[in-house]
Amino acid sequence: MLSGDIPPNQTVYLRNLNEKVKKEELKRSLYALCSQYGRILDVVALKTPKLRGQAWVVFSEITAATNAFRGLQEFDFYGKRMRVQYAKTRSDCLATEDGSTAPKEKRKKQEEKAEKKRRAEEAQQSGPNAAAQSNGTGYQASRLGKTSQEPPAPPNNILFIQNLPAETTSMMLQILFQQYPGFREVRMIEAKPGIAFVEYEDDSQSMVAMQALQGFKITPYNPMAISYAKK
DNA sequence: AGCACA
Repeated sequence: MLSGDIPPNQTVYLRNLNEKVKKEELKRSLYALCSQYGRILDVVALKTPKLRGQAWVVFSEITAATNAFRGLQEFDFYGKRMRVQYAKTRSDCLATEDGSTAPKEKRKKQEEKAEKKRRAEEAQQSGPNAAAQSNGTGYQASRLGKTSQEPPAPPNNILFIQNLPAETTSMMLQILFQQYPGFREVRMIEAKPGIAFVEYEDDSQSMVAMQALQGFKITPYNPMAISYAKK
């Protein structure tokens, strides 16, 4: 009745987003958050008066979009309750991949804009973010070139996160980790980019979060490596 | 609320 009139498709339309968040951070946070539901092909957000507070997240599969549609409804994101719908029209970034269609020949506004630059870099993005719910426990800290020979710290309530992309903010991590019960806080150290500490109330809760987010990619090329903090 | 592809 209300908004259910749009059939499921690969792109979710998000609204009621916090308009104070800068565009790049917004896109990265949405990428991180939405990656839980599947592989993301694109995130589009604009801050024009008409389009602020909204974003489109394009998934490689409709099923992933459907999971995001359900799972993120009313999700508290930067202090606002996200509303999720399906996009009304097909995302341009899907045009090249399904081979058949061309983007939009009937773009009413700004049709003489630059679209030659786009097709150059639109070739394809190779496969970073696999279905994230495969909870990739396959990522070892050793892949990071860690040369420490020390045994890993025993399980405790504080997680040690490595291999984060430099642009990671504590808010981005909070959005991810606070979804698991017992979450207390994220700590990052200015002088040490790429790592963070995430504290839970107890050991079993930190373990659940670790298993859920092990190997999770905030950006396509940085699977996070989670271990227990040394105390 | 607002549906684009800076």
